[in-house]
Amino acid sequence: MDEIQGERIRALNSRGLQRGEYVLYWMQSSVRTEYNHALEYSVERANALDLPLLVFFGVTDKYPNANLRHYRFLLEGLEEAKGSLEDRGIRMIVQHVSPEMGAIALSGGSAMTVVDVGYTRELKAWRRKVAERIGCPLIGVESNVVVPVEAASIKEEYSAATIRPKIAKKLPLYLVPLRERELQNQSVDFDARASDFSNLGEVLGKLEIDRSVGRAEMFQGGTSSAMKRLDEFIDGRLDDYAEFKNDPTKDVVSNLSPYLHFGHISPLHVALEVDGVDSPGKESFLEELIVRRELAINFVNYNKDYDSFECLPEWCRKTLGEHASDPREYTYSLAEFERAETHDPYWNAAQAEMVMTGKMHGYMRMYWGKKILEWSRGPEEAYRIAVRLNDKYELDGRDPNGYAGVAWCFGKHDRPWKERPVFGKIRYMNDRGLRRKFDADLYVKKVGDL
DNA sequence: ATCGGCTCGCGCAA
DNA sequence: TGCGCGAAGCCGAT
Repeated sequence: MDEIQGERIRALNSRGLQRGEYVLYWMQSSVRTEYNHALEYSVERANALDLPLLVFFGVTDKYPNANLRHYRFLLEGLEEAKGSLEDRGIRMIVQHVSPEMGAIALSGGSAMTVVDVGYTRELKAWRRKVAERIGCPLIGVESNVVVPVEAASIKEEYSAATIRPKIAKKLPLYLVPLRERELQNQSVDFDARASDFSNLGEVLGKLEIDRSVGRAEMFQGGTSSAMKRLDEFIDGRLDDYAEFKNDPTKDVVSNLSPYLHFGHISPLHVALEVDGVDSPGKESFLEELIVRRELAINFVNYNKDYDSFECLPEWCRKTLGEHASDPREYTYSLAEFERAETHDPYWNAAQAEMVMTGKMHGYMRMYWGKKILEWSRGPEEAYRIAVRLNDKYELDGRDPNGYAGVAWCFGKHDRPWKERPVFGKIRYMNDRGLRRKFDADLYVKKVGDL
């Protein structure tokens, strides 16, 4: 049985195979050697053509909203991926170049080019450009979802309830292990002007990036860190996950989202590991990892306005519009929010947690977004502020999960509730809810101790 | 502490 | 066409 399901693979142009020196794998979204369908597919094709494989990653310093925090994490993962590819006899080059331009240049020597698939507009635009410009086939492979996006649904889904049965139906087909293929021809003879990755600090120093957001000390990028976290999560915290996942004073969440965002770990690999144990938290975690995460990806894939107010369903925009001029008890600017200068110690703690650690607890993300809606001058401005702060400070920012998370705070994937000022029919949350569910003051103290 | 109402639209049953 | 039901809730009534 071929474990790389056909629905994961798509030709992105209609060029024929070329007489090339190698097969090129343009790595972009799946920076790992384990459980990487694009890599294994590339190895299969290289073996079938009796060609060596060349893996390429382009590091651009122009990626929107990315800063030192994100680049450091990215590069830590890249360094590890490069090493583990070499252990498999696969040559990887990393260049300081705009990824699509680097892929176009290297495709000049390739028989065919393979790329792993991401869903945000920057990644789609790069793929489109490469597909048009190169003379050989460009093949996209989906490895960062359990169920390929269009296999799950061919349209934007309305809610978790509508996508859940569709994913459940397809799951047996895709929740299966991926075998590692051995590359036959390891004689790649390519004199690349590749960046030297022996010194990560030096590479970071060369990039012209925003350095105002510092390293997230708690998170070290790379597959081995991700796997270590996964093991610790399954052994120590999964049992309590269902009961305490919404309690930010407890340490029960997996903290894998930065690794999933940068492709340092495969969601399929995580799902299989968790599925293989007997734990009361299993079902709840798989719901988050697969149904919620892939609902978010469905949203970004099918809704071109995924990072702005315009993405919201009609009833949300209408009700928020009707309350746009309601008096606000408090209003803050982007800068005030950013500096955590609101009157609310819980909100400030959540913001501080994100700025300091690079990852806000999932439950607080809801409260955080709801309050930005409540305390901004209007819903469109609130939307921009929430997306901006999320993208800038979260290690898992600039990701479908983040965009869907912000959208949910404004009513997306949710239902209407009793109408009230400012929110209209959008679900409301307040600080009493936090105190009802957990020791909110302990959370403030915990963040203060960081 | 617990319960019902709030309110829209999807999708299935009929 | 009717009807059940839905990511994380709130609020007032009992």
